[in-house]
Amino acid sequence: MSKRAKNEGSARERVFRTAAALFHRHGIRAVGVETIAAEANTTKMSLYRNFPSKDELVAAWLRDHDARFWQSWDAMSREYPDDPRRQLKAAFELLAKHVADPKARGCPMANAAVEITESDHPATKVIKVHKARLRARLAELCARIGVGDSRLLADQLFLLMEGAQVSAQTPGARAAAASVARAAAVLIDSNRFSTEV
Amino acid sequence: MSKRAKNEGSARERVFRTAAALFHRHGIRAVGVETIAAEANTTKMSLYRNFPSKDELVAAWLRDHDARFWQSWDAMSREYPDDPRRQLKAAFELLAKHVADPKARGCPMANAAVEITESDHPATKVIKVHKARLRARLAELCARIGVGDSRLLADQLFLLMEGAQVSAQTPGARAAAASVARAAAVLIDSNRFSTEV
DNA sequence: ATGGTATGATACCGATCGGTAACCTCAGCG
DNA sequence: CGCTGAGGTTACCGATCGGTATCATACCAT
Repeated sequence: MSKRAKNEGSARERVFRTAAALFHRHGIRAVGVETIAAEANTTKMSLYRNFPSKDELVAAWLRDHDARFWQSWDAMSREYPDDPRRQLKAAFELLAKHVADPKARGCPMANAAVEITESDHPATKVIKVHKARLRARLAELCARIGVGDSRLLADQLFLLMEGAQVSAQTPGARAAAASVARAAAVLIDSNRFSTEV
Repeated sequence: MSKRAKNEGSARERVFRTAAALFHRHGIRAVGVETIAAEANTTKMSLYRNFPSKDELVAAWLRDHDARFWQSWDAMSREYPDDPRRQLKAAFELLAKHVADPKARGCPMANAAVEITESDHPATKVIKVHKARLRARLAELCARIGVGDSRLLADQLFLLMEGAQVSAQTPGARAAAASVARAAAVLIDSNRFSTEV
């Protein structure tokens, strides 16, 4: 039963888990603290005993997402330690699989950036660091592949990733996300040719 | 003076113009009807005399954006009526220029899709039709170019467009958007080679 | 038993949310 | 002149927002 699942763990864990799910599904501003508490089978007080504010809860959620993201990224990298090309391919295959889910709701970071425009919001820095790091990691892989301008190719691949994520949740655009892996392959291969000449 | 500009036109026009600017800059849910009215130098009553609800105002804003979007798209197409390749190039150059603005806040449609998850919201259909049409128009251009799989290339270009828009407003990702035009060129050219062989 | 710790329950706070009713002003136009 | 329609003004509605205070309960370790 889902009732069971919702009551598993401490109040903190339930609040956190529930908040993550609701923020992701419905957006940050669309979800009130009262709703989170109720859905987590607890009360607002337990939320505020464990998190200083809703804004900090949002930031904590994104920090958690960041950690999990790099965890699975690193796990994937470790499978092909000496093959950056395959790492890149694996990353896009993982993305493609994730984006194929009809319930996909895009990247929590990018979505949060749409809703949060205040530069002093605690989540803003989390978003910034996450995306900068993703671009850097992509550039690192591209450099190891040995392309001419690794930053350029990395940013192009980055755009594909972001485009696939946002399209996956946009009505009328969902099907387009399926082409992300092939597009990445084209960009990567085309860069190889240009440097091998 | 901006005070002057804000008082130009009817109350309806001021409300509409102000709402469009505020929704775009700060997001839909972050902006209340009272704020819109005040910023438009009028009151809530004038807003509700001209628009049945906030949701409908949002939908009207997106419909207006859709109209303007295709207006400038068609104007651009008319400059190179028999050169679909140049039309495509021009579209990406326009996008690149728009996205280079440090104040860029992405695509109103895609952003709205992040905030609005209700399938019965009046804006949802507007978003869906807009994005579906964009994909169709891209596919049409790709077909006229004469690539093998015009839908595939169109979706890949679509992902680049969406990626550039969303990145332009994401902290830590802004710089990546600058590579969108070159990425598009690579995808297009690579497709040409594959069919000319 | 005792004292901390975590949690639940309930009531409350001021502010804001989207939306409405009633009234008044004023310009345009016959 | 009087009518009409647009718009400004104010007050209000119930609901919800994020956040807090208070009190009771239950468990766990010493």
